[in-house]
Amino acid sequence: MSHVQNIKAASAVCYGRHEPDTRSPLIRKLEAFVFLSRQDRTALEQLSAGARLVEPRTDLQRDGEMATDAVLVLDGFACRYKHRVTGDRQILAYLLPGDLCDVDAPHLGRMDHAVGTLSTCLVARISRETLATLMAQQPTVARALRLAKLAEEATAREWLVNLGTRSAAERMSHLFCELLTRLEAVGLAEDDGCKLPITQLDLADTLGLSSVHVNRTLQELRSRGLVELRGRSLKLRDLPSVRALAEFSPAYLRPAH
Amino acid sequence: MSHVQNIKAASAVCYGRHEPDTRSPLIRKLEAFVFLSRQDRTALEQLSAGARLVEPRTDLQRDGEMATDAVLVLDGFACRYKHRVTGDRQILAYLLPGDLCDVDAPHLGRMDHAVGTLSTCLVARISRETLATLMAQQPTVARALRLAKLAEEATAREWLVNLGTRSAAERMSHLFCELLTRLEAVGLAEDDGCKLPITQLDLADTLGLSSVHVNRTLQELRSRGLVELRGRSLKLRDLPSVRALAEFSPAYLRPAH
DNA sequence: GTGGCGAGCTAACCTATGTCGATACGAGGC
DNA sequence: GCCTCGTATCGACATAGGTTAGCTCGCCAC
Repeated sequence: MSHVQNIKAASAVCYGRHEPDTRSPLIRKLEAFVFLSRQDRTALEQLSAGARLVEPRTDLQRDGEMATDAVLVLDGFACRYKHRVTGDRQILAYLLPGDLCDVDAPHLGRMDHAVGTLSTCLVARISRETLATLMAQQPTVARALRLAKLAEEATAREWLVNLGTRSAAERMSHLFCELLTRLEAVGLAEDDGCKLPITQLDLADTLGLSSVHVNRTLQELRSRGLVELRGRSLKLRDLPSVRALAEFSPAYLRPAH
Repeated sequence: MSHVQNIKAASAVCYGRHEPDTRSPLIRKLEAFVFLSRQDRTALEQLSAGARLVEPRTDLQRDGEMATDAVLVLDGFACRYKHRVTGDRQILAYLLPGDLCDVDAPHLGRMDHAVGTLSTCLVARISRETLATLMAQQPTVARALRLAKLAEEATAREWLVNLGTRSAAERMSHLFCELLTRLEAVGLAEDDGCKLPITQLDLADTLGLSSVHVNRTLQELRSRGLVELRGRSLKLRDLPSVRALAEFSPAYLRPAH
């Protein structure tokens, strides 16, 4: 089965067949922040038009180039990242289905980091004109996007705490809790588990660890009965314990609540 | 000499006596981004009214509370930080003279981190009404503040790279380069040196290291002839080498340039 | 089928950094 | 001038995590 088919199957599961909720992930996400009118939703639906499948490990915005338009992820995992001249990579943020990134690209000059896919992704590019019109005509949507941005900033702060103060197992648990919570919000998680279409090397570059140590830590969490990661699917076997280990509290993902 | 007198003396040195440039640090900072009209500058000057001296290690905004107004630092070092339940502290960002923080406090609900002084600081609190009026009446200032915010976000990304991928010596060098560059922009650095009114423990909590290791690293940098930190003043003895070690490039501090 | 390749996994060894405990030093309070 | 307390500093030791080098397995191309 090809990547493309994989993705289509996954989407089918998420958006329609088993799930009565047919809202797009972007709308689901924003409706966690604000109440959207029918027009708001219609306007948002239109952003998905022209979405395209993108191969894994493909840049969506290159470091150092002008940011032209915003990127909307509809399926798959993407990330912001930076490369050091040594070749090291640090992942700065995950872009999950429903995430609309670089809303204020227009202000921006050159990108100070890159954006790229981790897995195969379904993404739509939104021109700055489209975005400007949307923000002007649907103030509620504009407000929701601002709140989403605040959540992104709060997440960056959590990551700083993660990298600066937590042990490997704690860091990893925290990341898993965060991803699970965010995916739940867009209907892509159930039963304390979700798809995690990324490699251990990606995890390493997220957590500031070596891939060997990511592996070790994963085994440790598994043997403690906390977390299982097999194939590309993640399951938190003992959510309360994982949360406690990570000192995870989801409040930062819901600003102004 | 008391703290208060120390600060007053420092301010005198910076703003007037030896320096022909009498602009406030906020105006200096923003003028690096945009051209300010006379009215813009007058409006900004008024923000400093009612500034007060605050003791070191005093919270300006507490974690978990509603953010009421914005905080403008006129002198001294403050920071954003978070405490873990273990007691560990992670410093998330430095607030230097000229920094106006939480411009969009109004959107915010509860703070997800705290803001506090590191040294004695001269700070002004700006109510959200004052801020709203300013942003509405001086669009150029509003634009400059948005750019400053972008720089803050870019800085957070750099810090993630720092904590995630760099060694102790590299991290510390990077931080020093950043602080020097930012202080230069507001006229508080000269000759590759500046005041650094913080303890090694503060540095440790910034860099995700133990204070013992901060000390060791400092010695190493000193013995290599790169950096000297004595008393509360920092000197980069060999700026090119320090920059190279840190892979520091100041571009991220000047978005849209 | 075979070969190649990326990802996961393991083991052995190494080192950067943390921890603990003691000492030294400098500034402010009395 | 002495005491105290927060810092800075130092040495000895412990350990989390890095590095290197394999080996395996599943998937895809040919």
